[in-house]
Amino acid sequence: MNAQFKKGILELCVLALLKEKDRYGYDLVNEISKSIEISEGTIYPLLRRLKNVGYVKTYLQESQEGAPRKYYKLTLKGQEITDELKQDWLEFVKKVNSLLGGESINE
Amino acid sequence: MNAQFKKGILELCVLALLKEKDRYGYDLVNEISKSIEISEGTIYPLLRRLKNVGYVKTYLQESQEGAPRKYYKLTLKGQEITDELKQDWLEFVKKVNSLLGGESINE
DNA sequence: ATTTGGTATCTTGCAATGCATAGTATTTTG
DNA sequence: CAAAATACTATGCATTGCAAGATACCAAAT
Repeated sequence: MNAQFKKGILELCVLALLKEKDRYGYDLVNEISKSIEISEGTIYPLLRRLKNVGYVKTYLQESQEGAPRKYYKLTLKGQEITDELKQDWLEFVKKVNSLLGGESINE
Repeated sequence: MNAQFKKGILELCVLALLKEKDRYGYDLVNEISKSIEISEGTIYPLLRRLKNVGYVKTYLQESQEGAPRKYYKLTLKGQEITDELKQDWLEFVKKVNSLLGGESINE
Protein backbone atom coordinates (compact mmCIF):
# COMPACT_ATOMS: atom_id res chain seq x y z
CA MET A 1 0.00 0.00 0.00
CA ASN A 2 1.29 3.40 -0.96
CA ALA A 3 2.72 4.83 2.24
CA GLN A 4 2.18 8.41 1.11
CA PHE A 5 -1.59 8.16 1.15
CA LYS A 6 -1.44 8.18 4.91
CA LYS A 7 0.03 11.65 5.10
CA GLY A 8 -2.29 13.91 6.98
CA ILE A 9 -4.96 11.30 7.33
CA LEU A 10 -3.77 9.68 10.55
CA GLU A 11 -4.57 12.79 12.49
CA LEU A 12 -8.10 12.70 11.20
CA CYS A 13 -8.45 9.00 12.00
CA VAL A 14 -7.33 9.54 15.56
CA LEU A 15 -9.66 12.49 16.03
CA ALA A 16 -12.60 10.64 14.53
CA LEU A 17 -12.05 7.64 16.81
CA LEU A 18 -11.81 9.93 19.80
CA LYS A 19 -15.06 11.56 18.85
CA GLU A 20 -16.73 8.20 19.27
CA LYS A 21 -15.35 7.72 22.75
CA ASP A 22 -12.30 8.33 24.90
CA ARG A 23 -9.44 6.00 24.12
CA TYR A 24 -5.87 5.36 25.24
CA GLY A 25 -2.88 5.29 22.91
CA TYR A 26 -2.35 1.58 22.77
CA ASP A 27 -6.01 1.10 21.96
CA LEU A 28 -5.80 3.63 19.14
CA VAL A 29 -2.85 1.83 17.63
CA ASN A 30 -4.74 -1.45 17.66
CA GLU A 31 -7.94 0.02 16.34
CA ILE A 32 -6.33 1.90 13.47
CA SER A 33 -4.04 -1.02 12.69
CA LYS A 34 -7.07 -3.04 11.65
CA SER A 35 -7.38 -0.76 8.65
CA ILE A 36 -4.06 0.98 8.20
CA GLU A 37 -0.58 -0.13 9.18
CA ILE A 38 0.65 2.09 11.94
CA SER A 39 3.10 1.86 14.82
CA GLU A 40 3.41 3.34 18.30
CA GLY A 41 6.31 5.49 17.22
CA THR A 42 3.83 7.31 15.01
CA ILE A 43 0.87 7.59 17.34
CA TYR A 44 2.45 8.93 20.50
CA PRO A 45 4.16 11.92 18.95
CA LEU A 46 0.92 12.66 17.15
CA LEU A 47 -1.08 12.50 20.37
CA ARG A 48 1.40 14.79 22.04
CA ARG A 49 0.98 17.27 19.23
CA LEU A 50 -2.81 17.10 19.46
CA LYS A 51 -2.58 17.84 23.14
CA ASN A 52 -0.18 20.72 22.61
CA VAL A 53 -2.53 22.45 20.20
CA GLY A 54 -5.47 21.86 22.52
CA TYR A 55 -7.50 19.37 20.52
CA VAL A 56 -7.42 16.74 23.25
CA LYS A 57 -6.93 16.50 26.98
CA THR A 58 -5.92 13.47 28.98
CA TYR A 59 -6.63 11.63 32.19
CA LEU A 60 -5.13 8.54 33.76
CA GLN A 61 -7.05 5.43 34.67
CA GLU A 62 -5.86 2.20 36.24
CA SER A 63 -6.01 -0.97 34.25
CA GLN A 64 -6.49 -4.56 35.37
CA GLU A 65 -4.21 -5.76 32.64
CA GLY A 66 -1.03 -3.71 32.79
CA ALA A 67 0.27 -0.24 33.20
CA PRO A 68 -2.22 2.57 33.86
CA ARG A 69 -3.88 3.90 30.74
CA LYS A 70 -3.76 7.47 29.62
CA TYR A 71 -7.07 8.29 28.07
CA TYR A 72 -7.41 10.97 25.43
CA LYS A 73 -10.57 13.02 25.25
CA LEU A 74 -11.56 15.54 22.58
CA THR A 75 -11.90 19.13 23.68
CA LEU A 76 -14.60 21.32 22.22
CA LYS A 77 -12.06 22.78 19.85
CA GLY A 78 -10.99 19.26 18.96
CA GLN A 79 -14.55 18.36 18.04
CA GLU A 80 -14.86 21.34 15.75
CA ILE A 81 -11.55 20.61 14.06
CA THR A 82 -12.56 17.01 13.58
CA ASP A 83 -15.69 18.02 11.72
CA GLU A 84 -13.80 20.46 9.55
CA LEU A 85 -11.05 18.01 8.73
CA LYS A 86 -13.55 15.32 7.89
CA GLN A 87 -15.37 17.68 5.56
CA ASP A 88 -12.08 18.60 3.89
CA TRP A 89 -11.22 14.97 3.45
CA LEU A 90 -14.53 14.05 1.89
CA GLU A 91 -14.31 16.96 -0.53
CA PHE A 92 -10.78 16.06 -1.43
CA VAL A 93 -11.72 12.47 -2.16
CA LYS A 94 -14.59 13.63 -4.33
CA LYS A 95 -12.29 15.88 -6.36
CA VAL A 96 -9.66 13.22 -6.82
CA ASN A 97 -12.18 10.62 -7.83
CA SER A 98 -13.63 12.94 -10.43
CA LEU A 99 -10.15 13.37 -11.86
CA LEU A 100 -9.56 9.64 -11.83
CA GLY A 101 -12.92 8.74 -13.18
CA GLY A 102 -12.53 10.61 -16.43
CA GLU A 103 -15.45 9.23 -18.38
CA SER A 104 -14.66 5.69 -19.35
CA ILE A 105 -15.34 3.28 -16.54
CA ASN A 106 -15.64 0.52 -19.09
CA GLU A 107 -12.58 -1.66 -18.89
CA MET B 1 -7.50 22.48 2.35
CA ASN B 2 -5.10 20.19 4.15
CA ALA B 3 -1.98 20.16 2.02
CA GLN B 4 -0.92 16.74 3.25
CA PHE B 5 -3.82 14.96 1.63
CA LYS B 6 -2.11 15.48 -1.68
CA LYS B 7 0.88 13.37 -0.79
CA GLY B 8 1.18 10.50 -3.14
CA ILE B 9 -2.05 11.25 -4.92
CA LEU B 10 -0.68 13.68 -7.49
CA GLU B 11 1.32 10.93 -9.08
CA LEU B 12 -1.85 8.93 -9.53
CA CYS B 13 -3.70 11.94 -10.92
CA VAL B 14 -1.01 12.52 -13.51
CA LEU B 15 -0.91 8.88 -14.50
CA ALA B 16 -4.67 8.68 -14.75
CA LEU B 17 -4.84 11.74 -16.98
CA LEU B 18 -2.10 10.33 -19.17
CA LYS B 19 -4.03 7.13 -19.53
CA GLU B 20 -6.77 9.12 -21.19
CA LYS B 21 -4.42 10.67 -23.69
CA ASP B 22 -0.92 12.04 -24.13
CA ARG B 23 -0.42 15.43 -22.50
CA TYR B 24 2.33 17.97 -21.95
CA GLY B 25 3.33 19.31 -18.55
CA TYR B 26 1.68 22.68 -18.78
CA ASP B 27 -1.56 21.04 -19.82
CA LEU B 28 -1.40 18.69 -16.85
CA VAL B 29 -0.93 21.57 -14.46
CA ASN B 30 -3.99 23.32 -15.86
CA GLU B 31 -6.12 20.22 -15.91
CA ILE B 32 -5.29 19.16 -12.37
CA SER B 33 -5.56 22.72 -11.10
CA LYS B 34 -9.26 22.66 -11.85
CA SER B 35 -9.66 20.24 -8.96
CA ILE B 36 -6.56 20.49 -6.82
CA GLU B 37 -4.20 23.39 -6.34
CA ILE B 38 -0.90 22.52 -7.89
CA SER B 39 2.08 24.35 -9.35
CA GLU B 40 4.63 23.75 -12.08
CA GLY B 41 7.38 23.29 -9.54
CA THR B 42 5.52 20.20 -8.48
CA ILE B 43 4.66 18.73 -11.81
CA TYR B 44 7.95 18.87 -13.67
CA PRO B 45 10.07 17.09 -11.08
CA LEU B 46 7.30 14.52 -10.79
CA LEU B 47 7.24 13.97 -14.54
CA ARG B 48 11.00 13.56 -14.58
CA ARG B 49 10.72 10.95 -11.89
CA LEU B 50 8.01 9.09 -13.77
CA LYS B 51 10.24 9.02 -16.80
CA ASN B 52 13.24 7.85 -14.82
CA VAL B 53 11.37 4.85 -13.49
CA GLY B 54 9.97 4.06 -16.90
CA TYR B 55 6.30 4.81 -16.41
CA VAL B 56 6.22 7.37 -19.21
CA LYS B 57 8.16 8.29 -22.31
CA THR B 58 8.24 11.61 -24.07
CA TYR B 59 8.26 13.18 -27.49
CA LEU B 60 8.52 16.77 -28.62
CA GLN B 61 6.00 18.57 -30.75
CA GLU B 62 6.02 22.10 -32.04
CA SER B 63 3.39 24.55 -30.94
CA GLN B 64 1.98 27.63 -32.61
CA GLU B 65 1.59 29.27 -29.26
CA GLY B 66 4.97 29.19 -27.63
CA ALA B 67 7.83 26.90 -26.80
CA PRO B 68 7.69 23.36 -28.16
CA ARG B 69 5.65 20.98 -26.07
CA LYS B 70 7.03 17.87 -24.50
CA TYR B 71 4.32 15.26 -24.56
CA TYR B 72 4.24 12.47 -22.03
CA LYS B 73 2.92 9.05 -22.94
CA LEU B 74 2.29 6.11 -20.66
CA THR B 75 4.42 3.05 -21.21
CA LEU B 76 2.97 -0.41 -20.77
CA LYS B 77 4.50 -0.54 -17.32
CA GLY B 78 3.02 2.86 -16.61
CA GLN B 79 -0.42 1.60 -17.51
CA GLU B 80 -0.10 -1.33 -15.17
CA ILE B 81 1.14 0.85 -12.35
CA THR B 82 -1.72 3.27 -12.90
CA ASP B 83 -4.27 0.52 -12.47
CA GLU B 84 -2.57 -0.77 -9.34
CA LEU B 85 -2.22 2.66 -7.80
CA LYS B 86 -5.82 3.45 -8.51
CA GLN B 87 -6.91 0.22 -6.88
CA ASP B 88 -4.75 1.00 -3.85
CA TRP B 89 -6.24 4.45 -3.60
CA LEU B 90 -9.83 3.24 -3.75
CA GLU B 91 -9.14 0.63 -1.09
CA PHE B 92 -7.43 3.15 1.08
CA VAL B 93 -10.36 5.54 0.85
CA LYS B 94 -12.74 2.76 1.72
CA LYS B 95 -10.75 1.83 4.81
CA VAL B 96 -10.41 5.39 5.99
CA ASN B 97 -14.07 6.09 5.47
CA SER B 98 -15.02 3.02 7.46
CA LEU B 99 -12.84 4.31 10.28
CA LEU B 100 -14.41 7.73 10.01
CA GLY B 101 -17.92 6.46 9.64
CA GLY B 102 -18.37 5.29 13.18
CA GLU B 103 -22.16 5.32 13.03
CA SER B 104 -22.37 2.46 10.55
CA ILE B 105 -24.46 3.78 7.69
CA ASN B 106 -25.59 0.45 6.40
CA GLU B 107 -23.91 -2.72 7.39
C1' DA C 1 12.75 47.63 -32.31
C1' DT C 2 11.61 46.88 -27.81
C1' DT C 3 8.57 45.60 -24.32
C1' DT C 4 5.04 42.83 -22.48
C1' DG C 5 2.52 38.85 -21.68
C1' DG C 6 1.11 34.21 -22.35
C1' DT C 7 2.80 29.63 -23.30
C1' DA C 8 6.05 26.17 -21.96
C1' DT C 9 10.08 23.74 -19.60
C1' DC C 10 13.36 22.98 -15.96
C1' DT C 11 16.25 23.39 -11.52
C1' DT C 12 17.25 24.09 -6.70
C1' DG C 13 16.67 24.04 -2.05
C1' DC C 14 13.39 24.03 1.68
C1' DA C 15 9.41 22.49 4.74
C1' DA C 16 6.35 19.17 6.36
C1' DT C 17 5.23 14.81 7.77
C1' DG C 18 5.39 9.93 8.63
C1' DC C 19 8.37 5.88 9.25
C1' DA C 20 11.77 2.67 11.09
C1' DT C 21 14.32 1.51 14.66
C1' DA C 22 15.57 1.28 19.02
C1' DG C 23 15.38 2.21 23.13
C1' DT C 24 13.32 3.28 28.50
C1' DA C 25 9.90 2.42 31.95
C1' DT C 26 5.82 0.65 34.65
C1' DT C 27 2.30 -2.77 36.14
C1' DT C 28 0.09 -7.14 36.31
C1' DT C 29 -0.12 -12.00 35.66
C1' DG C 30 1.79 -16.62 35.10
C1' DC D 1 11.81 -14.11 36.31
C1' DA D 2 9.38 -13.51 31.80
C1' DA D 3 5.79 -11.91 29.04
C1' DA D 4 2.16 -8.95 27.85
C1' DA D 5 -0.06 -4.57 28.28
C1' DT D 6 0.87 0.23 28.22
C1' DA D 7 3.28 4.66 27.79
C1' DC D 8 6.84 7.50 26.02
C1' DT D 9 11.23 9.33 23.61
C1' DA D 10 14.93 10.00 20.20
C1' DT D 11 17.18 10.07 15.93
C1' DG D 12 17.79 10.07 11.35
C1' DC D 13 15.77 9.08 6.86
C1' DA D 14 12.62 9.18 2.78
C1' DT D 15 9.16 11.18 0.20
C1' DT D 16 7.04 14.75 -1.84
C1' DG D 17 4.97 19.26 -2.65
C1' DC D 18 6.15 24.10 -3.03
C1' DA D 19 8.25 28.66 -3.85
C1' DA D 20 11.17 31.00 -6.65
C1' DG D 21 13.65 31.82 -10.36
C1' DA D 22 15.95 30.91 -14.96
C1' DT D 23 15.25 30.01 -19.76
C1' DA D 24 12.98 30.10 -24.24
C1' DC D 25 9.54 30.92 -27.89
C1' DC D 26 5.99 33.62 -30.10
C1' DA D 27 2.59 37.35 -30.97
C1' DA D 28 0.64 41.70 -30.13
C1' DA D 29 1.14 46.26 -28.31
C1' DT D 30 4.04 50.29 -27.65
